[in-house]
Amino acid sequence: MLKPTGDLSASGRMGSEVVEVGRVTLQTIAEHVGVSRMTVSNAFSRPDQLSEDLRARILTAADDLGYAGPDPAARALARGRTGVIGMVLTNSPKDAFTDDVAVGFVRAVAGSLADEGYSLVLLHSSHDSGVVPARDVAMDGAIVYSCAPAVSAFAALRERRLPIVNVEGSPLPGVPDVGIDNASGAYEAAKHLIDLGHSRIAIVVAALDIDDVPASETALDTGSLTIAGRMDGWMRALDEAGIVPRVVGTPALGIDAVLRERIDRMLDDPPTAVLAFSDLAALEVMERARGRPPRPGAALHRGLRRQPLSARVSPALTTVRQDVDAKGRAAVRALLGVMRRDELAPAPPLLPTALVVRESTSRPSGAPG
Amino acid sequence: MLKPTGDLSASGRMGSEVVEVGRVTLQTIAEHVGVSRMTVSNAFSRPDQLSEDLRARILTAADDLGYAGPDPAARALARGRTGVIGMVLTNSPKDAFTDDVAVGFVRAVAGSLADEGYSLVLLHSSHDSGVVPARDVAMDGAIVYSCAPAVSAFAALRERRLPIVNVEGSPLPGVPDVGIDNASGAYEAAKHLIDLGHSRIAIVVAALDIDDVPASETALDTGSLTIAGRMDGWMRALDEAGIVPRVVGTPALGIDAVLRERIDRMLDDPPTAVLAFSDLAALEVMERARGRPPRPGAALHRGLRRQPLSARVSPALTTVRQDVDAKGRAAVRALLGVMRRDELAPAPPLLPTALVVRESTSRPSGAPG
DNA sequence: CTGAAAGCGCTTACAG
DNA sequence: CTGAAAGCGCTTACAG
Repeated sequence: MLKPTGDLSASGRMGSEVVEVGRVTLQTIAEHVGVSRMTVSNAFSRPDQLSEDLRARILTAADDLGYAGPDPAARALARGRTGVIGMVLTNSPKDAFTDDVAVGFVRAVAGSLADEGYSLVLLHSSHDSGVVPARDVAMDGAIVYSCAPAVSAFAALRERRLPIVNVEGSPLPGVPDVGIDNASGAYEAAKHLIDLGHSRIAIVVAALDIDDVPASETALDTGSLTIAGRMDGWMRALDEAGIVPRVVGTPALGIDAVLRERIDRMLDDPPTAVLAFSDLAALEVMERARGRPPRPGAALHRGLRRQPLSARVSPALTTVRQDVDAKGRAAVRALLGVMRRDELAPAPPLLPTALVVRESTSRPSGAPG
Repeated sequence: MLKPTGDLSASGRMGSEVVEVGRVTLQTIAEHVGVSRMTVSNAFSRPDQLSEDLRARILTAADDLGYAGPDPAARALARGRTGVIGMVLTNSPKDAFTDDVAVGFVRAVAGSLADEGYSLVLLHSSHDSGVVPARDVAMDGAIVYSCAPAVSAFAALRERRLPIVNVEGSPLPGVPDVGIDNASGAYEAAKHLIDLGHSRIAIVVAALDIDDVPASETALDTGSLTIAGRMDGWMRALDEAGIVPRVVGTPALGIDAVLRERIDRMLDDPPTAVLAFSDLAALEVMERARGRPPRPGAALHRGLRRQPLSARVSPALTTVRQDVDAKGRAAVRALLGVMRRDELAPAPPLLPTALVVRESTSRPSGAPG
């Protein structure tokens, strides 16, 4: 009394589909070679479970039948893992891909993930299409980059109980954080200016709605952990030196018209040095400090893409450098940690920064450095 | 006589796992609410198939039980679609992410895909890990960007019979091509130089091992369709004008030491104008033509990331511009076409280019433009 | 508007 | 070294 279990599906399909042979599956090959389905499975997934010879025969048959290997979707369901890791980028990938640091991070993560056999899927925020990738895409874990805790993708990810790590974001209970040490980098930068002899210092930030207010009156009410960290570092150094900086900021997350206008007004009574929240912001200030509005024409350039912006401009910018590659690696390592032992991996330490002193900073004399 | 089909798995799991409640699935919710599994499925996937009221009750129960929605992996298997599209980048994503055009393309594709409800997964080439994403990642189709036909990912994708489109690659039977019209862009550029009065013209290419040979002696034996197309355009215009250019090239796919050396030697007897295969190559020539080796120091800059490289340098580069966003959109549209009707969608026409004349080209007199 | 049946294609223990 | 059993969690027609 033969149980027809195995044959049913195959013959059923053959019967209903007249012309096409139907999809080739493990079963098809098994029948062809005269072994069971799981032996074929083993031939592909656990070579040590069968003889060299049998495996060779199976693989040959598979090749002849045009079988490309076990179906990834079926395998994912059976194994409970997909080999795919998701990444949520600030807003959508579209925005993030215009930011050098973000692109560098994606690149580093993709590389580290590849080393571990994982692929990276980009998760856009929910859309008109009705699809919410954080909820609907099959994956084994996710990296959330520079997102506010309120971002909806976060909720979806957590509800699925997927392993996640939070990169350059606000701390969240139960989620490992990866990021650079903004505070100490900022501290160093401020210290550098102070050591040069500056005392009339201005701070330019984003994510903070402030129009040229002395820092002492400033409530650090920013939603950006990154900027909060930098503010902390700057203020600590300035406090130690007894300096009260002026602060200019915009509620936006980056440089916008509001910030430009406030910078311009601030420059009417220029400080001798400026601490800015990004290289782009520093450049903006420098351009506005000399012949504003910035002249589009003249541009001399070299260094191309490999060089960071700060090094390509003139005067070259003193800046706080971060190791984006290391950040990508740290994020992947942290995520893999969470994925492997189900318990919480110890949060990796904040990544160090390095102050890179270039031409833009000098002893106080005339223009802001 | 009740068939225990449905209950089996649930109670079995409950029995074996003492502490945890086991995973919450459609079944769990179905039992909780007192309906069948497929009604719960309908509540999530086909809201019109059941009453508002029942649906609300189901969704509430799901929420209470911490159910995040149907498992994507299981859904993918049952539905036969994943919602994920793969992208194979030149070499690995790591390399491609240092190329502005490639990054712009990825960005555009991710955006277009998101509009259609798809997510983008980056497919690295096979690796030590043994994982071959093109073979092992569950997806509904793939975009192959700037790859030689021999790239192994291609074979894997085709063996799986996945819908694919080929972007900026060599034509492959049965695969739609998307790309810019390199030949006509190049033709325009050469025509521009000729119209300016140049006749001593040099061509600088990659993917072609040539050391300062007159074009008439040149066998266009390049593996790069892009470069072949440009050569075609240039040569057509030059032929028409009866001009025989000198050609300098390297077997590498980009600028390397070989090319630099050949450029240097070529410049010992400088042409009055140069046609280069990329903006970077054009810059390289300009730098080498004046005070070579290039001086690292001086750099004045503006325009930041939004501006293409060609516009940021001085003298600003005359260049053939392409619409990377349009290319991304075209690739997605073509792929979706293949995915929807199984038959081959008509290959979209080559995307137009535009000659952007800037400072670097002028009438012949001294240095190469 | 609701559900019983069949199936998606594979893998993981577990016997032999 | 090979295979029978059970299952991964969902969905698609199809009846009622």
